[in-house]
Formats: sequence, structure tokens, C-alpha cells
Amino acid sequence: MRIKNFRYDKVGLDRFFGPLEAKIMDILWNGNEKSIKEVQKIIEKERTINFNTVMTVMNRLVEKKILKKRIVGRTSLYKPIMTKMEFIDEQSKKLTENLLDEFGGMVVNHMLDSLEEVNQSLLDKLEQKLNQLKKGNKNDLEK
Amino acid sequence: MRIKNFRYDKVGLDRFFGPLEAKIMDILWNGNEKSIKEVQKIIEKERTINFNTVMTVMNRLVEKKILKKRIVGRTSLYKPIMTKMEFIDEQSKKLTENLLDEFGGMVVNHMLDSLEEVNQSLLDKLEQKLNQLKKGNKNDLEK
DNA sequence: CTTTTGCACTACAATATGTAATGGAGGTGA
DNA sequence: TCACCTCCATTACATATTGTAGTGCAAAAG
Repeated sequence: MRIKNFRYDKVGLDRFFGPLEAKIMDILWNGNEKSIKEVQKIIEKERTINFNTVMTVMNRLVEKKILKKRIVGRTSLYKPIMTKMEFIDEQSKKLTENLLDEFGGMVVNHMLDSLEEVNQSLLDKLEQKLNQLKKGNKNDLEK
Repeated sequence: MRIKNFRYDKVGLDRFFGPLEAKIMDILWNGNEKSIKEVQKIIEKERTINFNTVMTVMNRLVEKKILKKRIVGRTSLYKPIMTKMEFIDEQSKKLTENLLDEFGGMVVNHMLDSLEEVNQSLLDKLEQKLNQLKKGNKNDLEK
């Protein structure tokens, strides 16, 4: 399975995961490979959580190919398949491509509208990319 | 209620709605205010669909404030609260803002990457906006 | 007054996610 | 060896969303 939903009434990891899933991913992205017990203990610092609940959700994340599970003796260790940055990058890229496919120029305009409050270095990047694109187009014409 | 999910494994209206919801919205956006019966008849051209099924889904769309319902005599007429363009614009705007909030410059880069395949008029628009932004920034500095 | 139509109410199914009980398999201490 | 403890699999129930449809009422049509 894949991540299919972007929840835009949520923030951060909650945009891609349910709240418990997000918590677990957060823990695993901010540390090493962990057993269910270890994850459960960390969550228990904030609230009570049943060991089996953590296990079920972690195993579902394995089915979804978000986590991978390594069995060491009698214990299973879990860690994310991608780093958080890789994950975020992949998701935001997919979303961006999807938005452009679906809405085209409209999204570019919205983006640029929202960009007004954005810093200079991003503007520079934008300009740089724009020049790059213009050159590309010119070359295309020459071919 | 609001639209909360963007399904990026789907296309078009299916990104925001379930398949039957999407079909219904499509019908109502491509025509006038319609009764349940009228909508059902249109869907029945493609497949069998129970009157009550259409009714339930349409009334749920009213609850979600996507449709509004007007009772005329014994019949209820339904139409979208927003035009399709308004809806698409609002959703894509929200999504864009959300993506920028969440991922910032990363999204801009993805967007510009994806933009390479895009037409000249969009490039022009982009350039225009860029100049606008640059001017804006200059003014900000002068203040 | 019976039949048809439009609708409300209710219910069930599938999927996603959170929750947890039960019980097995294997290690540990007495 | 026996009782216990730890980790895990299996199974289940709960809620929300969406699609589906039965039952029955109330009003219109005849």
C-alpha cells in the first residue's frame, strides 16, 4: 500500500498518517531502529498506550511499506524505509506534480501569490530557475 | 464539514469526493439545479443506481455544505454552493498554501522542476509575477 | 380511496485507523 | 520441572467515511 491521502486540515506528519501512526513515525525518525516495547515506553511518557495497540499499528505500517521489520532472536526491530527527509520530499513532490497536472497554471498563480511573504533567497532561486527554463526553451527552439 | 482529504492516487473530482459523490457533483456542475430523480436518471444511463442511494449521498453533500437544497412543493432541488471553478480554485489554493506552509522552498523547487514541460504562456506569467515580487520587495526595503 | 412518488429513517458493507483481549512460544527463576 | 514473564500473532471491536438499499410515511395523482 501507499500513502494516498493528504489531509489538509492537519499539520505535519498528521497530514499523511493517523495520529498514532504519526507519533510512531516521529519516534522512529528521531532515533534508531526500535522494538515495539521501546516505542510503547516512549509513548507511555505522554499517555497510556497498550502494547498490542502499538504492535498492530507498527505492523500495519510495515504492510504499507513505510516501516521495515527485522527479526533479531525473539524480538523484532522496526525502522522507516525512508528517512523523514526522503519521505517528505517524495510526498511533496508527488503532491506538487499532482496539483500541476490537475490544476496547471492556476496552482502556479496561487503559489506565487502565497510566495509574496517569502524570503529573498527563495526569490533568487525562483529567478534562477526561471532563467534556466527560458534557456531550455530557447534551446528547444533552435533544435 | 469541509473537504479534508486530497487523494493523490485519484484524478479529477475523485480527488476530493468518493466516486458516486464525484459523479453527482459532475452532473450538478454541468447543468442546472436538479432533483434527486433527475440526477438518478442521468446516472442510470451508465449503470443501475437506486434512488435512495442517490438521495442519501446528495443529502450528505448538503450536510457537508457542498450542495444546497431548495424545497419546492414536495420536491427538493439541489445545486452546488460554489461553481466548479470556485471550488477548484479554493481547493487548489488551500492545497498550495498548505504545501508551502509545510514544505516551503522544497515545494517551489519541485514545482519548478515539474514546470519544465509547461507552455510558454505560463512561463511568461511566471516571469511577470517574479518581476512583481521583486518590485514588491524593493518597495518593502524603501519603507 | 388506491396507487405512485418523494422523502426520512434506518441499516448494512467496506475501508482506514485506534484499541485491546486471548493465547501461544520461548526464555527465566525457583 | 514448573510457574511465570515477555514478545508476538490472531482476532475482535469501535469510529468515521462512503456506497448501498429496505421500510414506511405523507402528499400528489388518478
